[in-house]
Amino acid sequence: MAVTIRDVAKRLNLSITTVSRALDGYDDVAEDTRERVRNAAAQMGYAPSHMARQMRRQRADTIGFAISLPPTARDNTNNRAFADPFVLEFIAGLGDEATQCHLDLIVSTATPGMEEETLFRRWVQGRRLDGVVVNRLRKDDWRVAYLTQNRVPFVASGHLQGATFPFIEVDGKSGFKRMVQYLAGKGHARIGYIGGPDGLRLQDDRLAGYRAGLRAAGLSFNKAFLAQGDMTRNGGYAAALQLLALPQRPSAILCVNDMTAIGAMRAARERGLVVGRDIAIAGFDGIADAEHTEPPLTTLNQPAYDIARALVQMLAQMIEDGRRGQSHVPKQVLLQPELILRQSTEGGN
Amino acid sequence: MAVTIRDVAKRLNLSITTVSRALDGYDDVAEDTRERVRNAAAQMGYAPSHMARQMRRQRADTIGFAISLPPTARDNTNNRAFADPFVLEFIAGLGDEATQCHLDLIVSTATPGMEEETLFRRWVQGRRLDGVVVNRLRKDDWRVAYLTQNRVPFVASGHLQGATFPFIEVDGKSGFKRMVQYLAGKGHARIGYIGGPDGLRLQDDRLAGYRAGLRAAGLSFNKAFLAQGDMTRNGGYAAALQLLALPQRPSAILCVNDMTAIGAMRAARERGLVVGRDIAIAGFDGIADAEHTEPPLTTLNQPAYDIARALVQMLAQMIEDGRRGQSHVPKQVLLQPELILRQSTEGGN
DNA sequence: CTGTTAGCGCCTTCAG
DNA sequence: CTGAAGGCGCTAACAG
Repeated sequence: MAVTIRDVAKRLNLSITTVSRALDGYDDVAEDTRERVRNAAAQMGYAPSHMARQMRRQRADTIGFAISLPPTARDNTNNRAFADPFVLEFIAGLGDEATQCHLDLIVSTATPGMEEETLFRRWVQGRRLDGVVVNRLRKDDWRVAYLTQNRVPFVASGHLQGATFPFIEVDGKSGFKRMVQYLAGKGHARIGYIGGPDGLRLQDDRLAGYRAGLRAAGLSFNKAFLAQGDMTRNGGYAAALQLLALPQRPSAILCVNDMTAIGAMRAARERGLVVGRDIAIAGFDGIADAEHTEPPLTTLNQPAYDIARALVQMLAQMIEDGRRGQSHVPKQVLLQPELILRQSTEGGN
Repeated sequence: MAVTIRDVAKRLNLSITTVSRALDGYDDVAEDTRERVRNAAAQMGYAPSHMARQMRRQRADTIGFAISLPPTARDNTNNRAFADPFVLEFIAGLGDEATQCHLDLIVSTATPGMEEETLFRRWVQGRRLDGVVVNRLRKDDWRVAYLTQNRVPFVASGHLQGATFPFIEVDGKSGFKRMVQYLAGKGHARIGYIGGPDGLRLQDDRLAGYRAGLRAAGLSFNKAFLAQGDMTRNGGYAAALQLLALPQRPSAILCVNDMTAIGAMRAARERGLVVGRDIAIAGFDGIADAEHTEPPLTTLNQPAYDIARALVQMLAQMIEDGRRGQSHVPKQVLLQPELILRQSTEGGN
């Protein structure tokens, strides 16, 4: 058995209360008592039990991240959500800021055979969590409904119509509109689009941006130039092959995210096309890998790491307000993605 | 306040004991009582508090993963350990298997300003953890000493001389030896090596494999062909530039891992070399990205995901044995990495 | 300045 | 088959 506060108290002939307060830095403890306690604790290797403390304080000091996984994005052997560097960078941001706020981060990994939802419910109901970060919102997202109903504080990366919760959204519509206009300006008239799964909010958003861009450039929308991936490399690859097989293939392809674009580049290469000369390809996210592809990928950058950190701060504030019974004013932020031009969109018109 | 077992008991005029047992499936409860309890619980949205249960049972049902970070691999703004897909895949495996074993996984992210070690100690001392998975062992690893001393069960990815703990090791030495022999067989006489940070066990191992390979192929070891990276893309890039600037540059470069190799490929391209024709480059890990580089990367594959799952199982067993006071026989596994030949090592002799 | 008291929510003897 | 009692390790009122 590990050493408890009682052991320390006994050793010093003090009450456990005094030990507790000495260690927690209360000022109603004699300085030399505090010293003795500190020394004894250090020497005996005592550290307060996190569980007991949480229990007493009725807080978990833990937040959760519920990744949304499109079903096709996972196979039986591996959890592919983790394979997206964008998500990864996001998680790194969450973890870093959580640590700084003295919170733990639990990441939901829905394993094969265990529903994401089951797991999530268990967390919430078991009060393992003080709050949740949600990403990739779906159009009608059960997570939002569930969390709202159970009064669990949460913040979102992305937003929904009429959202009353805090969120940070990167403006995919405006981003892709600008991207299309840029490509049109370079002389592209046949611009294709590879999207993501249907239920996703961001899919609607980015697709709308694509169409708005076409309109703004005076280009007509061609349904045949639309393909659907699943936001993974392989999905992008398959979708691109489809577009490239058209009798009149697009001269430029926009992809819903960078992973899709990387898959699409591969498809183009296999068809004997040189990306950035015979065809233009662009993505969205600004993952580090996009710099290292051959050729480097044009993309819309969103600061995943910083967004994640900001979200955790917002969540921490929300939790704090909730504890004090204060009402929380949700902070809602809309960011513009930064257009990063690289060689993948050099030629191809 | 969330609904507790007392609320349920009160509602049904039962004791909390009975409710507890009914829900936990004990057989000394009348069937219809059980039914009533179940219904009430479901209706009231009761789920046992995880914290309280843990407290009572004196177990955290949580395992930790302590990533080892070479100092140069992190900068002030971002946690780069997460940027390595190999680590990622490993984490995915840990998470999946942990969930399956009804364990939570906490991943140590040492934030800027907070020492990895501090964090780690807090976990262990606060008994947040029932066990730990350790990776990238250092030659004289304080984590191993610390965990052993505190009697915290742990398993390692990789091993140390005379290890008494369970581990799974991928044989880097034999792997790189085979790789060098393969390259020598293709006519390469000037083979360079980009390693990782010095303190790492795997660095010794893989470097030894490189040297053994040279010996076996009758090639002499040339210190100038050795460069040091930090297992990141940027580290590989810088180290490769150095090797390529030599008056007699190597015709082939082995890299301690795939990320390093990807950086090296970039350096080669920038120097006007076509990888797979003017120069051969190979890595180690078998990350998914290695398939998608241009050209695809030759590498030694290690099944990160499966290793991680197996490690969690071993750890769970170890924890279980410990609870029962049984002695645990450490399982120690040595795997051979699989040589995957791709176009990055096609020519260049 | 220090100690006593009273739980946080649950599970597990031990008695009925 | 069910209930009462005790306590996991800690902290926060409230008394001295």
